[in-house]
Amino acid sequence: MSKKQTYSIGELAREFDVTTRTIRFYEDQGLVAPERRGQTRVYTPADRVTLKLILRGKRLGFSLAESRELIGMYQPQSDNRSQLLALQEKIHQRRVQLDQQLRDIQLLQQELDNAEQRCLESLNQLESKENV
Amino acid sequence: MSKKQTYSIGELAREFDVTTRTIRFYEDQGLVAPERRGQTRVYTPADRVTLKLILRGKRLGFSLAESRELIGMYQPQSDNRSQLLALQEKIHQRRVQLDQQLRDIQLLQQELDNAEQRCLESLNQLESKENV
DNA sequence: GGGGAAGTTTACGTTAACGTAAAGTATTGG
DNA sequence: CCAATACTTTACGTTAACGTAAACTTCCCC
Repeated sequence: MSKKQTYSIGELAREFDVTTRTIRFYEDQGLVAPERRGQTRVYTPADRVTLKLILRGKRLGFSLAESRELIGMYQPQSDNRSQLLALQEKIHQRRVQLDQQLRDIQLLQQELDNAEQRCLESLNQLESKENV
Repeated sequence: MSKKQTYSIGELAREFDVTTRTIRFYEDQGLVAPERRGQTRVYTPADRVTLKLILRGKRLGFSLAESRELIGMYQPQSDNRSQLLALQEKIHQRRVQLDQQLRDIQLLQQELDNAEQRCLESLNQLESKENV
């Protein structure tokens, strides 16, 4: 009864709207490491999650190196004190950056509101002139 | 009494922590168009704001082309109806994307919280073992 | 058994966003 | 006067993140 859910490269490519080339490139970069059935790559749900994280990173403007680092943060895997402290610091730095991004987004949203407002006003002015 | 505040390329580079090469590159791409005093570029406060917007865009992962488009949105400059409607649509699309980014950030923040928590637990375990 | 459809490897090509170096001009302080 | 500092143009180099093409295998279907 073990759920042996797996995915082909094509399935994942379709689901995430990327090319298979892209997924293979991520493998080249050591971001995913699918098993093989013969030659063919076989992806596990864990691989799928990893892809999801990478693509979320992309939406936030992260490089693959940054995404790799972030993914690494989720599995501490370390009983080394200094490494844990370094990890803690990295987490802190990421949070600082995310906070900045959040502020940037809020400002931009505000500006879009204003731009839309001016846009609507221009449209209204056009309409009123047309109706003379 | 007119405030003739201007900036040199070096000043702006220092303020925004980029190289002068970068600023000249943005000019090449038509993002800023400083005046000249002889050969030398002279930047106005408006140019400075433009630079600020570009760099904020970079923090959000925007390409220069996207930032240019965004900056263009702030000056409607158009009495053309179809252009205004197109602008409205662009604004809408940006908002959709920003909403997605905002959700991505919130998820990531949550995950960083968890990662930090596990990090602290690992550190605590190390400490307790040391104190035997 | 021929031909799609989906998978594979290898490898060269491409774009964005600058970096970096060379060679020249203009101003300013000791 | 000359040397440092800040500016300029021109131009080739670099990195990330894939795109694209070629040539091959495997499987399935009618």
